[in-house]
Amino acid sequence: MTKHLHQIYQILFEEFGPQYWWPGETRDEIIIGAILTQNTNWANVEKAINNLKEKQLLTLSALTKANQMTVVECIKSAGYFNQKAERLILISKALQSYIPSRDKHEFRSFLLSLKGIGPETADSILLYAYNIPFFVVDAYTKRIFSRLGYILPSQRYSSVQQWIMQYLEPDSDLFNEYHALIVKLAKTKCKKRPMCSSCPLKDLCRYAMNSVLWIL
DNA sequence: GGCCAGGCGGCCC
DNA sequence: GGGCCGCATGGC
Repeated sequence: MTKHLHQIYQILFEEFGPQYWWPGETRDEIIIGAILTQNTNWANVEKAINNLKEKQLLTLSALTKANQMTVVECIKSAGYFNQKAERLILISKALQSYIPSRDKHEFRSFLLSLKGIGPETADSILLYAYNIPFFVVDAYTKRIFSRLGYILPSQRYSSVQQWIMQYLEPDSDLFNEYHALIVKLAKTKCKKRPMCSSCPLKDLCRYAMNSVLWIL
């Protein structure tokens, strides 16, 4: 399986090239973006980030002192703005006063204990803001690996993550690029209604094989 | 005009 | 553990 996962990575990298993730410049911006992008199109998040930047609110320390309504106004475009504004401020305060632990699992547990940070957001922060190798699993990851035939769509986050991580060396650069390439494939080919005929993975995908059988 | 987007928490059983 | 609901904008 290790070989398959590396092969899939190679094919995606050759097809799409480096993705230069995370799309953000500072650690704080990555953390803020990770929360804002929950169930939301990145284009809508970018507008929110620009608004926060204009108001000098694109840092955790600024957010701890920010007025919630001001934050709401900045992040309207990102959706769920009342929830996200409140949680952004609370998370900023919690992270500011947190003394980083040497133990990565302890750090992850801390993130998960915060309201507004679930497994995907926690792992995105760990991987993209801190270069700690946790593999990020999202709806795209599940869709692609279940279509490939390796997992079931019903499998939970931790189960999918354990399945992948047991076969890959814990390399944050690899995890970084791999997840970004998965997102790229999901947006361009492996969409809800997939475009298998032009997919670079079609020759090793069970779903693509089955679609071809129907045509023949 | 409906569907979708890089989820999460709070319920309920 | 599994399922349902509310949260909300903007692009297509």
